Amino acid sequence: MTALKIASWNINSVRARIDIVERFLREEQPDILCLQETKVVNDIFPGGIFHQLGYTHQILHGQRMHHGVAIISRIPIREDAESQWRFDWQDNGEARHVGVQLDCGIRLENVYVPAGGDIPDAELNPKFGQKLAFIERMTRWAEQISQPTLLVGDFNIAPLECDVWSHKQLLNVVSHTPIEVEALAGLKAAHDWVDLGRKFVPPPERLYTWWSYRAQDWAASDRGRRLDHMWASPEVAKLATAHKVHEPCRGWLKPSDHVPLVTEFEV
DNA sequence: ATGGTAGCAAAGCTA
Repeated sequence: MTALKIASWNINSVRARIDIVERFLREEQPDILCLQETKVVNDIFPGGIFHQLGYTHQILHGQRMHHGVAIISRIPIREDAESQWRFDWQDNGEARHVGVQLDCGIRLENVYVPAGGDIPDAELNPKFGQKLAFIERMTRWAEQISQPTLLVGDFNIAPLECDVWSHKQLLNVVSHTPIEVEALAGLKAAHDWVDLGRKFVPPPERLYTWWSYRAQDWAASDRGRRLDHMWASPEVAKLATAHKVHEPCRGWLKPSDHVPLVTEFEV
């Protein structure tokens, strides 16, 4: 048995955030870091800094301006047939997924689900329909999974009442609407996924991973939501030994509005 | 009831 530590973080621009990513890697020492919203094309991804820190394996899927995902690792990670490992679940070319194979036999999938716009109505707001379609395509994919898998990333949905600061006030706010929660439940059932956040921090305990930039004092108002998740195949979930949400990162200089999730495994 | 902030990249889009 060897220890394996995997982190996931919506970084909201890896270039603007390079100092705090470096601090996080030095302090937390994950073996693998999955990033979402890197906001950079592959050519100018700041890979040299990560390489110096020992993260010599880097699988990038970036694009200009928005979105973008990456997996950086200090242990080997492998891509197989490239198209197989970069799903386009929105069918519009946006860079929102990258997946790799680990030597221990686990498949690691890093996803950035679209936010879905402001209006929770697919007729009035096409982005909301695209978000639901994305989850639907993920569900079809999940039904066919044949390997032990860890699915991590920014799902942009907070499913439980204790995943948001006010269930009542967010019922009609995109990220916590019943239609999104139902779609996410369908995805969860499609592979019998284990929600590692709630395995380690059971309801009704408060658990958030995101706080808006628009609050005057994010910590004082604490109007958070749990938008980021780590879901494991049942056999992978059994290997998990610890899990945490790094809330202090929200208070670091020039923070992301999301904080990192970290899970430790014995594989 | 509204607007509040942030990054990219060069005005508005996405979040």
